[in-house]
Amino acid sequence: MNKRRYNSEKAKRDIIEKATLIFSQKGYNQASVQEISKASGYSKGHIYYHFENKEKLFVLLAQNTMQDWYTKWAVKESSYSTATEKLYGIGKHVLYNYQTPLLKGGQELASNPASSLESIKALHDLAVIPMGVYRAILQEGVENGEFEEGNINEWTILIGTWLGGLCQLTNTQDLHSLEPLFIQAVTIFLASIKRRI
Amino acid sequence: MNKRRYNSEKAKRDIIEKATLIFSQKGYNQASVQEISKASGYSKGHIYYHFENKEKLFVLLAQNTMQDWYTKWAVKESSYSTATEKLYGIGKHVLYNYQTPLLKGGQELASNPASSLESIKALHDLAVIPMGVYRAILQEGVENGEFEEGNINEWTILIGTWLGGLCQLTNTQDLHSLEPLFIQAVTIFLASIKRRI
DNA sequence: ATAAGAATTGAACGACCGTTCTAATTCATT
DNA sequence: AATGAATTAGAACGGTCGTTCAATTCTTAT
Repeated sequence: MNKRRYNSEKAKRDIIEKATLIFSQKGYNQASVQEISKASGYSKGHIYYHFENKEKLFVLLAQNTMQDWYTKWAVKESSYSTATEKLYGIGKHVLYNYQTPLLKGGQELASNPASSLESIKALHDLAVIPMGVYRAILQEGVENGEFEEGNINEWTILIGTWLGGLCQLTNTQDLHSLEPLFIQAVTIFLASIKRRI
Repeated sequence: MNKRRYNSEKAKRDIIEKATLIFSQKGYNQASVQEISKASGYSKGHIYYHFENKEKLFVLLAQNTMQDWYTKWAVKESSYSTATEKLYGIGKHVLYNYQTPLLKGGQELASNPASSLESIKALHDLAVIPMGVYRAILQEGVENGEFEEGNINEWTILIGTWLGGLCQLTNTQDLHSLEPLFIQAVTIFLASIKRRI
């Protein structure tokens, strides 16, 4: 039924795959449609057959990437039983799955006045997702008595910026060697919010 | 003593001033020579009379900015007597004087294959300067017994990435409101390295 | 007053950008 | 085999970019 020989879905997937790679490596401005075309093996014109423009393409990829990050975490999260374990878990998850460079591209796009407000809003909504995850963990820890009462908003920002800052190192160092640093950061942070017994 | 007959120094200063501003706001790629020309009131051609090209101009500004940051810190540092005070001091100094967006421009330039290796090296040398400052403070604290013995390299990276991550917030929030966060970060970090008595 | 040279302009260049358009090709249906 | 829609390529467009360069104005020394 309805078998297609040339199925443009494969083309679309190829383009998405290569575009994700290139945007990740070069950010938004520095990645050109031409390059994506060349890498994917389809003409520039064909990219515009599948996607309205470069901006929308990028936003879609960013959404896919963050969605992937989030669902992977949701799966992993259920394997941890305490908020403390979850905080270590999210640290590792961020290290190995966060696409820092893609987010960098999002900042480029957002800081360009020519970008559509719609795209900027979409990207902002994405950037906020990890913070929501951190907050939920901290909340849980406070509620079940693992962590002391405190300013959860502030804690969220503090752990979020720390993990975000550490992620910058992924540009220059291999992921595995960074794991002790992420663990150490979580340990230090935990020491200051853990309930004293 | 070869007194300047007539000086284009003012023009050069104007260009430097406006270029610093624009690079800070837009990063490297998104800032155009045209815009710098317009903002400074001098023609595009004249910018090339003073500077070899956009890349060299940017590197010069980054160097000036970091130099300024460093000397300002050197002055401030002498007013603190303990390593603990210095760590709080550097936190505030970073918050109010670190030009995060300019450094962002440096990353853009460095990740562009067309950039000269010379420029990339120069920018790397700059990016390393704050780390040297953090390290010196931690070293001092260990030597005079304020901080316990520990892995200073790791500590340096941890506090560096944390302050760096927090600096990202300067894009969207006003500096003063961020001060408690910086203080809190330093407090948490200190708690884990302070000598237990 | 004039010549020399520094400062400055503005037009022009080639390259690349994102995007559009047209035409060719391929496929499913008749 | 013919038709028509879906898919793909490739050329072309207008715009901006960084850069160059010849021409011009200004400043100073003679």
